[in-house]
Amino acid sequence: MTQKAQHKKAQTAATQNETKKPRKILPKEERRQQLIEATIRCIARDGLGSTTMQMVTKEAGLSLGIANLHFETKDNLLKETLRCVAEEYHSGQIAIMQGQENEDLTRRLTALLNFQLSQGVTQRQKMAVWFAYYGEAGARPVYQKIVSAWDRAAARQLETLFEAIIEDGQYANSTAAELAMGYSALIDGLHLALLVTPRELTKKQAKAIAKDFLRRAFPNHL
Amino acid sequence: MTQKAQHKKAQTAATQNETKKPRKILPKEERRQQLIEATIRCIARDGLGSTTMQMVTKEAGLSLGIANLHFETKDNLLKETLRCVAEEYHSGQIAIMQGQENEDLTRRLTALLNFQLSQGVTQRQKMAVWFAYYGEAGARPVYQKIVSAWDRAAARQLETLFEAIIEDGQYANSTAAELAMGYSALIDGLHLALLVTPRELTKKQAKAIAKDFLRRAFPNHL
DNA sequence: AGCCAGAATGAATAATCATTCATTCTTGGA
DNA sequence: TCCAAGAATGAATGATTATTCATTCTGGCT
Repeated sequence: MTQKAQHKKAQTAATQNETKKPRKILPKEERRQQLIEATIRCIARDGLGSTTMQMVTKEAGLSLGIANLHFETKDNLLKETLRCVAEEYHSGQIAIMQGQENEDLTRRLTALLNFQLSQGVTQRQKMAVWFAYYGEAGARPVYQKIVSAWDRAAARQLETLFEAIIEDGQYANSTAAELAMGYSALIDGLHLALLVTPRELTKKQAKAIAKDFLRRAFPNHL
Repeated sequence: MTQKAQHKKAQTAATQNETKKPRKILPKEERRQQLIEATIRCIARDGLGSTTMQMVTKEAGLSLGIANLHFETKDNLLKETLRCVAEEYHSGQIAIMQGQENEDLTRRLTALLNFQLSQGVTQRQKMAVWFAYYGEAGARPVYQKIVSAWDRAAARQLETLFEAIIEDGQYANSTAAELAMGYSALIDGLHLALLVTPRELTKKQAKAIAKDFLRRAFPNHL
């Protein structure tokens, strides 16, 4: 009872009947991705504010120290998680808009819309992370910087696409810049509604609403 | 130097040349409002996640214990702050939509738009609080509950208004429900853009974009 | 088989924060 | 003028958390 050598053995035996842990060693990049995905789940479930290192590492099925090993600090892990989600969304958009496939303007437009409201983009986890960071963006310039580079690029591409459509269809009501801002804002707002009040809006309805916007703007193309 | 009795006096004297504090006593309601406003400023400046009681009470120029005296817990203070901002926005909308003034549908519509993008609503502080809570809404049902009651009421009013306009103008393209959802999403998205990328969008442009949306939907009314 | 570079662990540390409450101060009314 | 009710204070408390690092373990290499 008072002998120290036996103490450790006793503890080990006690925990063994609960769970065993065959420690695995993996390449750095794999662990990083694993931790980022755990972080996304934690943020979606518990919010950015109350996500702790303990929760993230437990969610990943790893030990507490692992996050600091691969990301140095919690702040870094959060930044990288945002970067991961932002890149996925924005690079997907850009790929559609400047890809060689879909030469047809209408086809390109609908491909963009379908991507922006696709299952992959509109799953709760992703949108929750997205808006969690937006909520802190005002106070954390780092977050803004991560998103803004991609964001500006996508906005410019969209404006270019709209310009081409306007010229092609001889639409004269609004500028490409205004329409692009409006469309982007509409998509963001629909994402927010899908996240916060999913009962009031299905993904199918969201698509119909966005398509409606485009049809009114470019009636000859849709 | 090592005498303890003098230690406290020395500290007191040291702080006195900084600032003096004539303690004031005010009615409960006034203090509550004061604390809520300080909370709004803190959330806008530092984010919801890193807003502490110390920051809020210092921002209000009061002592640490005061918040627990008037709000019991930090959670309560945050809930009341959200309720305050949400009520201001939603009750403003509802007042316009069901008010006796502005019998004219077009006038009512533009009044709503002007309110939703007014200086009061679109000031950084308010929008920052708004989206900070949205960011946590997925994880905190309490926040959703606070907003959703008001939100549903406003959505229903808007739908009713749109129905009247559709009937009045014999528009047959879309349903009132879809248009209302789309318009609401657009306004939310514009608020987000004004908050996150104010360089890319002025309030005047935002108004023009929203008006454009309505003009396309209800051409005979605008 | 045996070794060791470095991946993984988690108890310990130090810092921060919400909350408490004994004490001080204010003010309206006697 | 003086007092008591209760508003306000802020040092102390206890809980939580990010981060560290001594130690353990793994798997590829000789």
